[in-house]
Amino acid sequence: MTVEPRFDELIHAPTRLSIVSLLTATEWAEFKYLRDQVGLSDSALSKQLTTLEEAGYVDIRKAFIGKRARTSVRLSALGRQAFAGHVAALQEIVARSGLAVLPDPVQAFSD
Amino acid sequence: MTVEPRFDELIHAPTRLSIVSLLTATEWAEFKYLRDQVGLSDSALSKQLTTLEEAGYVDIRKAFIGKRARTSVRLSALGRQAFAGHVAALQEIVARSGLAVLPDPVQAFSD
DNA sequence: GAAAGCACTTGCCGGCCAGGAAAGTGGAGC
DNA sequence: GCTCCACTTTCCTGGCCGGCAAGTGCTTTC
Repeated sequence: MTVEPRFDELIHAPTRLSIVSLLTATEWAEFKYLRDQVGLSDSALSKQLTTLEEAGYVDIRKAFIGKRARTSVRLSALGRQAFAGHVAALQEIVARSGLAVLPDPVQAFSD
Repeated sequence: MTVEPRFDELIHAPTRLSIVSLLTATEWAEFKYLRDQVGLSDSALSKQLTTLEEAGYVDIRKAFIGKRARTSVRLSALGRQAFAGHVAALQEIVARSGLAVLPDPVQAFSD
């Protein structure tokens, strides 16, 4: 499966980039966990999640653990696709620059 | 030479990312050329270049071609380093996500 | 040699977005 | 009924970004 490169402004923004990349690594992630990982206030995270949800990039689940409400989030298929597309776009940019995108890059720089 | 990953907000912003990545591929680039490539107005580009220069990421040369002033820009050593560091930071983010950064990624996704 | 042109630069906006504080909401617990 | 919890929404502020328009310095043209 090939991912078509597509630079995604929504994902590119630093905070959302970190949220999304966190979500790629997990299944359902809890609100508080995310909040602490990205270092946002409740309100700020809530708004970012709403934005991502409106874009269809995340699924939000409100479950009751015991009797306490817990909100969890995961990337939707669309969200994963968008992230992969964005990464591909970044790779193109980097490739154009001549900087290798490999674990151990061969430096092409000299001055 | 290993590049230490360092997420660089200044470089991350989409317009500057495209400016910087263009510059990685060239030596001296001309003002008009950059302006057309990134699709900015003179003033917007001028301001971005000033920002990059103040950060020490670019060198700006005002030369006279014949008798006409021409401004050219190139990445400074610091700029290249910052770009490489930023790319490394992005790689870390991507690596954490389980998405391979290789030309033909092995998909780790399933639902 | 005054006026116009070129190649930017600077000043002055308006618009957008992001984040925090605080107030609001809805169920649980007492 | 009041409070707590777990968010959500509202309100506000501050920052950045881009375009337009005016300015600058030098050159060319009439």
